[in-house]
Amino acid sequence: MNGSARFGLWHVHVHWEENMVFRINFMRRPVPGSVPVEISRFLAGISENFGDFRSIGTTADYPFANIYEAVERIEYGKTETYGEIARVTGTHPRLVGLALKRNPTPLLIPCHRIIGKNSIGGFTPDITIKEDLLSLEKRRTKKQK
DNA sequence: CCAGGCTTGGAGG
DNA sequence: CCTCCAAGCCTGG
Repeated sequence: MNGSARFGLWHVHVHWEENMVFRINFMRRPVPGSVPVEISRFLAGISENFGDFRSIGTTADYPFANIYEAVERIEYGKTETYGEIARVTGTHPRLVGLALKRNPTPLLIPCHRIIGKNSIGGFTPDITIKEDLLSLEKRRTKKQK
């Protein structure tokens, strides 16, 4: 299945089958079709998780699966550094950056929660998406308590 | 094969 | 405060 949902100036393209999500991309234009309600609710700041949906990125043989698993464990509204992810996965911060750039499913694998020690770090295709996702989570987390 | 990537910590000025 | 650099390792060219 394919579809897209609006997120600010961007359109989140989702490609999935059953409960397995193969690809999530941020594009400037929409495509026909919608996305799973779990994803649109997350983008709207209504929910904090994706129910039974799984990312292809954390299947055993996928490149960087161990890094993606570590990233997946970061809680909603929290952040971690590239260095810390490198430490727990026994690799190098720079390799973490490489893995995140190749993240097949942003959101499900919350690479936006990884920031640099001295800067926000990067985000492909546009850093403003990362900023918007982080402020969305911060806003909702604050509202919770 | 080889350069370069969403980094980091340390050395040196 | 600043710049410079090595370490780490996977992948596209």
